Amino acid sequence: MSLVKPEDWRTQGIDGLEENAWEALREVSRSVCVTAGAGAGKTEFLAQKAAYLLQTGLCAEPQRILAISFKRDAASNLERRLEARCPEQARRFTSITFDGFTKGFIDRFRLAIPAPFTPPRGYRIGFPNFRDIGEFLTNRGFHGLNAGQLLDQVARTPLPLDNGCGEAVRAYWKSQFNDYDEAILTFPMINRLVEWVIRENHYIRRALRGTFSHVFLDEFQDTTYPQFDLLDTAFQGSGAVFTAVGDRKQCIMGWAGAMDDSFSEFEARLEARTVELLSNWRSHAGLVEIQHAIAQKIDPTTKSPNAQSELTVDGEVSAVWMFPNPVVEASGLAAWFAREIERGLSPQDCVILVRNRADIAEEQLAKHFLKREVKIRNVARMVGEIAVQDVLEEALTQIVVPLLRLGASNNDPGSWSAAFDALLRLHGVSEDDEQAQERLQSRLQTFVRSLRAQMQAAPPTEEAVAAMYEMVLTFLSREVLRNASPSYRREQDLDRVSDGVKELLRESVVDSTEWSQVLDQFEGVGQLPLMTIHKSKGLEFHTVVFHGLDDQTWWSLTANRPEELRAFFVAFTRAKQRAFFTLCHSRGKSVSWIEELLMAAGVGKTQGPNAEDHSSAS
DNA sequence: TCCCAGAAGGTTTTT
DNA sequence: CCTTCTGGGA
Repeated sequence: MSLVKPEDWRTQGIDGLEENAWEALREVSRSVCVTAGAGAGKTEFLAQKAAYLLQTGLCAEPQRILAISFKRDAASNLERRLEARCPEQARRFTSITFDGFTKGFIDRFRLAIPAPFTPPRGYRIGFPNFRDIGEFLTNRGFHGLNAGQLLDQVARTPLPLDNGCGEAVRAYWKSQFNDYDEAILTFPMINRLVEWVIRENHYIRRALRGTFSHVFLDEFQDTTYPQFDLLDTAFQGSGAVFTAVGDRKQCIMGWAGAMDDSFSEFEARLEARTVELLSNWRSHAGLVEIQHAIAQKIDPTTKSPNAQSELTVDGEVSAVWMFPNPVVEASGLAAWFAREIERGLSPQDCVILVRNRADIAEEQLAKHFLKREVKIRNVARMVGEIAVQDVLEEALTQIVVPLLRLGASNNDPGSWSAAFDALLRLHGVSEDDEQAQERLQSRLQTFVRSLRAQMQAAPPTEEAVAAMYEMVLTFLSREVLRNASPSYRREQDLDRVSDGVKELLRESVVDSTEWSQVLDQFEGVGQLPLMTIHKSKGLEFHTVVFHGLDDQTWWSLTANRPEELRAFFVAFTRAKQRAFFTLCHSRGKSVSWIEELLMAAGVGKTQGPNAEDHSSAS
């Protein structure tokens, strides 16, 4: 494979970068912290820098780039971009979530962890709830310590819990490991276990350092203390070059243990150079101006970004919509979306955002939207033990869906190549092994033929979809799936995902008369996503409607809670074209300081769209 | 034992 | 914002 000279390298798949981004991209001898506001193209920058390092050989074979994100969709988004920008080198790019990385580590090196901390093969992942921990503290007589403080101490105490460590922390670890076969580990615990192994086991540490010469961190303002320690132990002094991107104004994970000022900590520890990006590629100038007013409230020194995107809609781009009560609100919103969809807007490009309790909003809105034939997709809804949103990001889904699509249609070249590529990866067949490729191709042909026959013979029912799924799974082989993907290494992890896929497929049969409709339902084609602000972080939508900007629904949005204002900023900055906020008089009052901020930025407070009148408020 | 004032907690993620 | 808990005083 031929390498490109650094000075000849050009951006891949996009027109270009802003000047500062080039600076940060060409800095290869030392670590860089890239700070940039919403829509500055931080993820795209990482994809471009990865392509640059790989295609020029600055990151040379067999070394790899480790890209760590905090959210699953961010990790797969980055991976997809790299595959599109630089397919020939993408396999040297590992894009993974922090928790996925540490869990995979435990699953591989479990036995390298000394007793009594060796996780049993069947350990489970636990999500601590404060009530249980409060009970634990009372039962064990640990007074003067609440659940949050204990979890914080557990997260911050390195293994092996030596003399300086608090008794409560020791007792907590012991209780989590108490019934040895049933050990329940939380992610901070897993993080500590991994940090310990890397610190103590120089063989593993050397292997890790030898594998990754470059480390990328997406949204690094969300880094927690144990995560920071882990990166430090793993790479400090190894010569690995870090590229971290993030935005102080989008720190909304403090409650989950994110560091107070990860920015300065990283800058100092990595001796990094800081570069600031100044463009906004997401939103048009009108929205960017309002965003900047909010940004200045968060940080008065914020520089005004350059809007690079065009306004493409008529009418208002931002407003607070008032409704007398939740029913008028729900039917008004439903009617508004129905009209917009009729005019050509794709529901999938929009979002309804809430601060919390997406299930309650779903219950209030869904039936009114269904009357207008708009289906709301609550992406946080659980199917089995996995969220709808996560089902679609799974490697299993990405091979099952194209196979089922091939069964559902007679000619679908896109699905064919997706399925074939996934199969090649699954079986580890290399690009130049033509014989193996041909064998796989004919296996695929045979299978698709028989799947197609089965699907044509049976209309989509719950039983039929279960049978087709079973056929696909048998063709792929659980054994092969588990060997090919580190995250499916343990049977229970594959089962958890597989059960979720099966359940979502089963649900997707409702209202479908054709197999292709089942798959569209499954993937959310034509549905309007509903999610929390936290889930929306890192995503973008044509039109954003925030549901519930009142002092009851968002009770925590007060002037003395900066993290809530940042959450508001995150919500607002998801919008490419339009951002609306709803307010219900029967539900609560307007949050006055936010209202003043918006009014000063030129956002008006108007009567919300009406269920009947076609002319109002658009 | 009852009453009342003031404090504290709740929501949001991660395989 | 609203609900629940806590502690002091009668």
